[in-house]
Amino acid sequence: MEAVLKAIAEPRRREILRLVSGAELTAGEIAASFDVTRPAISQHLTILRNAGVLEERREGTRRLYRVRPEAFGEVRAYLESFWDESLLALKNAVESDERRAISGNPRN
Amino acid sequence: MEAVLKAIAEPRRREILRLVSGAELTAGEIAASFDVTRPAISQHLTILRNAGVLEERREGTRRLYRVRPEAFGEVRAYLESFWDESLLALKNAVESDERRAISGNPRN
DNA sequence: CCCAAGCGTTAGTTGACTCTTACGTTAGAG
DNA sequence: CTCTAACGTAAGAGTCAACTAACGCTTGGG
Repeated sequence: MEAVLKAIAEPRRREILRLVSGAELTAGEIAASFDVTRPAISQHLTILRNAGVLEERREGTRRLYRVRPEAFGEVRAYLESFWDESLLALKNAVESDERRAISGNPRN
Repeated sequence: MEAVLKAIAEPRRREILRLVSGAELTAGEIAASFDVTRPAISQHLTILRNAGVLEERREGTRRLYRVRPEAFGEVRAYLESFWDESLLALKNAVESDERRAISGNPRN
């Protein structure tokens, strides 16, 4: 999860993901969309690939990249855990309010 | 979204979130859980707060922190957009397969 | 008013990250 | 086999992020 978060925390890498999402593209096509040098994009692609966010497929001398949405599953679950936690905390707060209101008559 | 991603990409900040999730804690209590200095934690708390991930509440000389789960909404939507995109891409792939199979009889 | 508790802020250092330039590698054309 | 296209990799420079040490700022107690 660490690698995925670090990967998508970078603005340029998010742009790459946006490009590749929807269409498999070659490294060259991706690099052509930016004003930085090709090696810079290549390094970003390596980071995204190592994080499992991008998948590489070789075709002759070209390398095609596509997004691997499953890679986001862990992060999604992590974020949702905070949502669940906040619901639980709210529930606990309400119950202790009730205990205080009823005063000495806790549920359970 | 950038700030939120940068904030949660840091391991120590995720530990802080895990601590604070479920119980409102003071800066001192949080700092006591780590082996780094208190100012370091204070800086992390500032970053989390500026990202909107943490909310600060003052009580006398103490400062209490709690998680703000709404802050994750944008990131969640972003991640889910990749899921949707991949479904769309799959759908398009299937349809073009059909077009190729039926051969000159495209749907619509 | 004076002091201590509880924090945040600043300055400076170290390590990590992003970029460019230069070079290495592999696949296919001729 | 040689050449070129399409890449990745390595080395170095500049920038940013995380930490420590030292200091400053409030709040409440005596």
